[in-house]
Amino acid sequence: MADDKKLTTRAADFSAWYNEVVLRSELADYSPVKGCMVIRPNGYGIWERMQRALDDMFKATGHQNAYFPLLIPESFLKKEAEHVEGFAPEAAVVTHGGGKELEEPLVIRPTSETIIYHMFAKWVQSYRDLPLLINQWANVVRWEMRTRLFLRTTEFLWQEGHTAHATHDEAEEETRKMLGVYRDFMEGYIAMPVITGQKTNAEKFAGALRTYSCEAMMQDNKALQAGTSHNLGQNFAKAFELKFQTESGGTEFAWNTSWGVSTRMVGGLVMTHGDDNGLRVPPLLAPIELVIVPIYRKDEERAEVLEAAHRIAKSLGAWDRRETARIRVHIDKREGIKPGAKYYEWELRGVPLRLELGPRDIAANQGVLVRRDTREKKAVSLDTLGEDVAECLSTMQRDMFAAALDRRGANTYRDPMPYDQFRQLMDGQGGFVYAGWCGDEACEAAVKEETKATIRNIPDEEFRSVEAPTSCLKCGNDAKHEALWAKAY
RNA sequence: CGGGACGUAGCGCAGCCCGGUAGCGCACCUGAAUGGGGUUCAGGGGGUCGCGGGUUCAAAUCCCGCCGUCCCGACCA
Repeated sequence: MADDKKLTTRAADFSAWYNEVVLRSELADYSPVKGCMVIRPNGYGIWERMQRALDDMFKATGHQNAYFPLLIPESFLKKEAEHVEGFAPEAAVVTHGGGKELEEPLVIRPTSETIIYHMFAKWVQSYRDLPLLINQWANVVRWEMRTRLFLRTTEFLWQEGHTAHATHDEAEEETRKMLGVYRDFMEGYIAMPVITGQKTNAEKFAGALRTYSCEAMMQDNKALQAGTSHNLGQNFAKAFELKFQTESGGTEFAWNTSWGVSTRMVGGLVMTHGDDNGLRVPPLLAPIELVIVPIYRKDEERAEVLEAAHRIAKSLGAWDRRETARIRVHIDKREGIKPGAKYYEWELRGVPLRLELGPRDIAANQGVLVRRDTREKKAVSLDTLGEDVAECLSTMQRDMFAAALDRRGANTYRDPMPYDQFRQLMDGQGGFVYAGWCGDEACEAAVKEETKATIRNIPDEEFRSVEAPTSCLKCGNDAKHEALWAKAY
């Protein structure tokens, strides 16, 4: 039945649409263990490109990769009071090994602060050993009550940076620097605009002094926390005796930071750019940037068209699909599937560009180039194909960011808003509301209770309005903070 | 753990009320034709009807129990 092939539209049911896109575009599949996720090659290819770009950015800012164990002694988690309170409820614990009950249970890392700072304590003696700038690519496990593909899975892949510094100010600078790296990555690569800012105490990381986040708006007008950066102060240093000798001979606890982004970003990509035909992948993250769909009837035509397709792929620099290739090209040589069916399939998978190539084109020394984002078709000469494709890809990257930014702008409210109106908005179409907050956690909690909306963060300067909100969204008293309110994933 | 829905082929579902040889669409396999926006025809493979018990000559269908999944809430990158 033709209806079976159609996606649920985003407007009809955003959640159903999201799940269908993730499953049908072969980003991921459900695993036998509930809450876990199998990331398929198409999805992993995107994650791999994210990793590569971020890894370069981390190295450029002086960080080195290392690897720490999956299993952490339970006692480690308990050394920092806030930390254990935050993570104990969602810990997965190993109690048996080698056929025997273990003397001490081992926790599967929900995050690696404890084991990393335990090791840092051994490595750091002097101020000369600082700063220590480490990153780890790893999987972590958090036993969440409810999961969603990519957005909240029991096990997820991430990157966690951990650093140690001699002073608070240096740690703070690092925390902010890495938040900026995240913003640059998310906007530059995922083409997903984010609002950076500081988390409130209620929302900050368990054990941190301060937490900063990148908040993005999804197409259902809900916020996605896409990355966080924490200034941990000396909390973990004190718990793990991470001390160093200062230049003047005294002993001080080090100052730590940690920061992470995860496979959740793939979900953010889908919910930022997907449309009613499926996924749209920003060119910089697309495992395949251009798919060639050959069109032919007779065997002679088939030979001719495929020969031309291979020649084109080779000239675009992607003959063997190595990463050194200039443009990542795939030729869809499958037999027995009509071109139209192939178009739908590659659109569903989000490949940015498609080149339709048939006997008529070859006779005219051209191909038909189709953009995934606009579905716009144009005939291009095969002589200048490389330049045209490269230009088109970078245009798409920019256009996708601009479109996402426009959409966010249209659903962000900066004018003073009565609380009743806010409630209605959160009950209906949602969006980001920039409004004052008196600083009282009771107001924050009441808003959450009544509307499910929370303070996503206290936005940084660049997002703020010229005229700051003057009163608290909830109680109307004088505002101490300018806050970004929204319902979140 | 509270509220709702549902378990029948890989996926999506019908059949159940009113018991009588297991069905449909998609996908898959074979063959032929087709091929510039989801091809058509013909043939084919595939199911302990979630599990256990009961009623009955006979249970996917009726009854009891259990298990599981999904959605809504509490938790969260």
